[in-house]
Amino acid sequence: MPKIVDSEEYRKELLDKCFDLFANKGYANVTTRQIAKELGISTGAMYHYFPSKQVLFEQLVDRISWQDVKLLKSIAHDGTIAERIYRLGQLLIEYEEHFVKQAVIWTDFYHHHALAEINDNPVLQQVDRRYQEAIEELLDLPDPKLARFVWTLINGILFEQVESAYSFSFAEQIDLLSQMLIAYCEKHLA
Amino acid sequence: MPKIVDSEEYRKELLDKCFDLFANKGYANVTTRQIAKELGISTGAMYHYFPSKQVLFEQLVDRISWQDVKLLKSIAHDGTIAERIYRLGQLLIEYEEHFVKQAVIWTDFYHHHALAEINDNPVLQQVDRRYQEAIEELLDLPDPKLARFVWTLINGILFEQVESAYSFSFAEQIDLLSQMLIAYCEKHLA
Amino acid sequence: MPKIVDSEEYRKELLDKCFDLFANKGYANVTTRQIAKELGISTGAMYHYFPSKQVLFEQLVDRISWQDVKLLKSIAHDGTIAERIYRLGQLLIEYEEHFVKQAVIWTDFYHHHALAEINDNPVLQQVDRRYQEAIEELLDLPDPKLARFVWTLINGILFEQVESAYSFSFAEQIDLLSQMLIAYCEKHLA
Amino acid sequence: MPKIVDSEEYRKELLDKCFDLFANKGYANVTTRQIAKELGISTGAMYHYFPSKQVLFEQLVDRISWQDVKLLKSIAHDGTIAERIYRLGQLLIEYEEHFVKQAVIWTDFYHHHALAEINDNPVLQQVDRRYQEAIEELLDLPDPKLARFVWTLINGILFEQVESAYSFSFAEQIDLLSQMLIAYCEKHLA
DNA sequence: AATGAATGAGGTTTCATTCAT
DNA sequence: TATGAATGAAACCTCATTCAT
Repeated sequence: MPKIVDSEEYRKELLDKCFDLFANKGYANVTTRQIAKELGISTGAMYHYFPSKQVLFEQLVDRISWQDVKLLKSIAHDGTIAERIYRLGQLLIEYEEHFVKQAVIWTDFYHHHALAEINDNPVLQQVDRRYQEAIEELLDLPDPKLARFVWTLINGILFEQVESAYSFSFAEQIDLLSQMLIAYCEKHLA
Repeated sequence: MPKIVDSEEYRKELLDKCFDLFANKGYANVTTRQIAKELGISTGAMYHYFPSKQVLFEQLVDRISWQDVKLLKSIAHDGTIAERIYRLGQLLIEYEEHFVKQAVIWTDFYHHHALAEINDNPVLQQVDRRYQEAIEELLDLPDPKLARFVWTLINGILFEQVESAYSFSFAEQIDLLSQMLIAYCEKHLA
Repeated sequence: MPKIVDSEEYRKELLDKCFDLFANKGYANVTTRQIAKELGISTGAMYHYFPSKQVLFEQLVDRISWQDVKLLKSIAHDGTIAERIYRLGQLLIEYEEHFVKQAVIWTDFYHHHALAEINDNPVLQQVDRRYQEAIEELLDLPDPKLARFVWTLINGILFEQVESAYSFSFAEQIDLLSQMLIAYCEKHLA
Repeated sequence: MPKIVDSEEYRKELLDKCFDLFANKGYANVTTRQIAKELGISTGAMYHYFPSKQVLFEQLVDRISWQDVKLLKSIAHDGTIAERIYRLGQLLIEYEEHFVKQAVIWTDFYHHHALAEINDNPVLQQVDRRYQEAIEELLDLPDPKLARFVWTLINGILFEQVESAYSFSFAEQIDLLSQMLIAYCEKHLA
């Protein structure tokens, strides 16, 4: 029993260790040898902990999503809409690097699966729902669609951070988004 | 003389033909043999027109960006901010499929290049600037950053279309974004 | 009839034009497209004059051997052994570049044929015999083996010119070889 | 520690195994699959030991040169010039097959590298110098050029063995060369 | 549990040759 | 005759995965 716990812990440790690698190079551009090297173990040992590269990646994505949701749930959920939006923004700014990488990896994940496969995967569906729920709970907007939409826009900003050399700062963009949301809420949800 | 024109035309035709393939499967998941088959030519012929898979992909991205910018420039640039935002939204909705694929391919493109390489590439810089300019001109907002930000958010929505099975309709999301922008403008730019 | 003559002349011209190319890069490192470009014609035209790359190469080797033999026969055949050896040396020095290239190409030629194939080829046998005869006639030594041996040693010096950065000058080496031959003849053939 | 030794030993073993293949067919005419087959391993395993076909070949050439020099140094260096020349001849005759192949491969090696590249390569320069030194030491002639020249002539005879079906025996040619050298030395170096 | 050498299918690319124009 | 686009077999090489140790 305790051994399994250790092993389980070790697996999570390994997943965390290759987070950056996938975020920087993308799934298809990273070889199993590179992963093993980054993890400081042999390829054989890697296959002892994960049945395949694909499964390793999937477990990484899964783990990240839990971390994200946990982070989102850690924010205080009281106060006005404007206050809650502000707090979300502050969280994103604080963990900018993490969220940018998460967005990159998530994109890669979808690229490497057929859509049918994704929609049939109950684990992924659940993860997706949990993101949605976390945002919904936090912002507590009248329309759940609106919460999802906010997350969509945030992802847009996160992608932009990776891709463009000309983008202005993440904090500035998150601020701007907050102001837009607040203006929208004041006008339409008053 | 006419031969060069034909050959150039044919190359563009070939690029258009593999647009969907890259959009659906991603750069690394498409083999040269698959591309050649999709194009209806032999791999040898493919290499007659493009020196490598990578260059083919780069030329595809380049071509798409020109098409996009041309589309953006085709919209009437007069009227109020709200009207212009509305027209941009209508264009995106009309060409939804195209713009979603473009976003996917663009993402893939960035994933398969080192950042340094991208920032050193004058062609890419120019393309990037042209996108920015096109949006700026169209929306004619007081702050150029704001225009870029709009494009960033639009890309977020486009990515969402690919990735999520639970997103609501593209048209609805674009509408929502328009309303947000209008609310923001009314409040801050009045 | 005159047309065939022209065509034949043109073919020889083409062979001469690609002499340097093969000498510098070797058979396997030269592509048909490079040859065609060097010849200033299309690959299609090239295949009009030569049925294959291999045959083109063989005809080149054949042509070179005739030129060499012709050169060797052009020397005056009278005087003492020492004089004849001297004259041969002067010829080699005068046409150094040509003979070096010839040696390189000849080597390449053998490398790209199975030995059995070479020994079965009557044309090649004849060429080989003609070289031997030309040297024999020129040096007029008591033992025909000796003449062949001289040619063998000359080829060694020619190869050295290509391969080594440290070799001393071709003229010096040919001189040294002449002195050796003369010393040998004085001692053994007196 | 012992593992590295084994691996290093195995690499040398692999090099020795493909010596004949390159000698018979030449670099460009041997495919990686053929090499792997000859070595009795998969292409993947081959690439585990050598980063490319070219590097494999270079390491083979390097290895051969060391073996040659070692052989040359193994001869007794005392006695008269005639005796030393005789001993060198006997060594060449004894290892005829090896030296012929070495000459062939060395030629091929030069053909597949740009001259500039060869002259810039310190390893190759050193190898070249070592050949020279070994011959110089062995023959102990008054002029170092003369020693190099002897090696040049020997190579000529070695090439002849490969190329010509009409050459007389290697032993006979080496004998003849010895007599020439001796005659030359008696006349000029007395 | 751990290692890393080994596998071999499959990737990108090349190139001698053909053929419609 | 001449062109050069097109072919496709085959080249070199990679890499996820396995397995003897």
